[in-house]
Amino acid sequence: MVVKRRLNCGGFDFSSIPKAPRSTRRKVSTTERDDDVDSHITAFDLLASLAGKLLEESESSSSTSSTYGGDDSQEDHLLAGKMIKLEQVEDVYNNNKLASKSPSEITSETSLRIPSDCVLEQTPVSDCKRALDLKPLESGGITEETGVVNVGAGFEQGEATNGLMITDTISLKDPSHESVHRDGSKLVCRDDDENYCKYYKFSDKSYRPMTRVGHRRITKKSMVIKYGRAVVPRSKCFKDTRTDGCLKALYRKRKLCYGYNQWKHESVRRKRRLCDKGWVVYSDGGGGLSSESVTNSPVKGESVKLSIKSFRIPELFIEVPGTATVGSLKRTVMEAVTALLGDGIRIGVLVQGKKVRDDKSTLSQTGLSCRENLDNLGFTLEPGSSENPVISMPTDSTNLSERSAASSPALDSRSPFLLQDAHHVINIGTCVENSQELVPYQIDITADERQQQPSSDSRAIVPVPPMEPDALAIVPLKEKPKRTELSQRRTRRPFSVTEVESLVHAVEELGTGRWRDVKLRSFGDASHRTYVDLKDKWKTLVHTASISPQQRRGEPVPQELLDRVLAAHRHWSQHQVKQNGKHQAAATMVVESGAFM
DNA sequence: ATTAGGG
DNA sequence: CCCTAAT
Repeated sequence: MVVKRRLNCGGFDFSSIPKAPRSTRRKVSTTERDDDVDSHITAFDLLASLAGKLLEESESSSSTSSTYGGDDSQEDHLLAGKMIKLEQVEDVYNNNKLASKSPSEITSETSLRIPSDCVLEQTPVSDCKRALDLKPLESGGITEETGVVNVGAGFEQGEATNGLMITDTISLKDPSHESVHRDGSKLVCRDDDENYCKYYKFSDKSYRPMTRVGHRRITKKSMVIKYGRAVVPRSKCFKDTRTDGCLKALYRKRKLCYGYNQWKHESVRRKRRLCDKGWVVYSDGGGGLSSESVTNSPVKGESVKLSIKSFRIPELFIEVPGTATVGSLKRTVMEAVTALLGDGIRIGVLVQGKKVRDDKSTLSQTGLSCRENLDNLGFTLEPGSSENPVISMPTDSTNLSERSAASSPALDSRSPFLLQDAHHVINIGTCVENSQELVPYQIDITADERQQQPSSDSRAIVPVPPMEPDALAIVPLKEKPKRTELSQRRTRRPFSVTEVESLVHAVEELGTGRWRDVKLRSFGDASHRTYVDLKDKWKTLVHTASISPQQRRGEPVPQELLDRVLAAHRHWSQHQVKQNGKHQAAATMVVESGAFM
């Protein structure tokens, strides 16, 4: 019936509509895109794996809800460089079983803070020693302050949501002098240098279940993973990249706080493990390097050597239904990060916190000729593709064991990228069905813009204090208020000639003021073309027909169609005028519309 | 929910 | 395509 109607009303074959993959907001060439994607694959795997593990753990934890023992043996899974916060809140309104439980059973909330400047890095087993030598944990290299683990369990106020969130935060430089204040929803840390940061506690505002994401719907058991970012890299630490058990530890811990000693012990234990696994996660910030992303080697003469080690993942916001599989979640995260990076990025160079725009100036001229100054060198990752990609990212995971590669692929240690600036929001509803429709959203904020407005962000996860002189490659988090996680721009789906023909035909008959009817007539139930879309398309068609063929872009529309567009446009415009003039529109319409019959 | 128009 | 205002 529907098909028949469609055929009768325009003859458009909807099955022929190509389903292009969701594109991102910015344009980028295919070649650039592919390269980037490939080069970052391992990073994505890591993140995806992490998310998968978290989900896994959260689910198992949910089933055994209220048992949170203090098993130290379970503590050894911490996520380096991140503030981890887990929320597992069942929707008591929709789950009778849980509703009968006490609040504390229903909800658990865990907050774990660890040095945020840690970076995820892939390191061959043989490199473990080197990595470990960077800063012995036992010597106090760990920022014990940020090593504090806060575990709270209680009934969250407000809506109950089953959420899971990971957020990395600012790190502090000298842990031994830091103090932590837990003040309701935020934690304020301050060191002797009055450098401070605040940790906002997300648990206080549990995530509300999303009621709508496009035409997708989030169920009561939606999972939320929020991945923020570190801002002030400083300290050094080592952590196991393995995430299995990370949540386990979190959920089984009921203590409100872990002290430094415990943290240190865990770190030590973890350090060993990472060697076994061949993976290491650490930051290189505390070793006299002001930029976490840059490691410089002694400069000989004019040459400047540096390697960028850290790989910072910008914030990701992902929502998937609780019924989603771990695999789908992984895929989702993968796509999110892939889209993030694959969309093209630019590298910005910061010297002493200031962006260097002149690509032609030499490093010496920029003041990067000596080692000390290299400390002030930083890189930023900016939206948009680079005309001349400066760096190629080696992808080498051949030395990974299969298990490692499958469970927790790590980043290539030579990964020269530092993701800082890009802010991406991804929403996934029913991810299985719509996984191909993921649309990453990137806020087009340049590093410069952020620097101009360092800390004005109402939605900032981590309010950023004034930048330190040596806090390089650091850009305050800034978000635009609009376009939250609830909405993603739809994939651009260029109208085919067939569609245009169908549209023109319908408009010829119905006019330009009845887009709903036009839609129904020309596109039937095709959900991807709304009447607004058709209205917009008509607008562009009129414009296209009005300009010279040389100025037109995209798939050429036959001139014959464009002529019809203009004719119909003139006609219905005139018709509208007559209507406004309160003339006998009906009679006129019949007469004039005959031209189209 | 639609329509109209700017972004 | 998105967003809004006005219906």
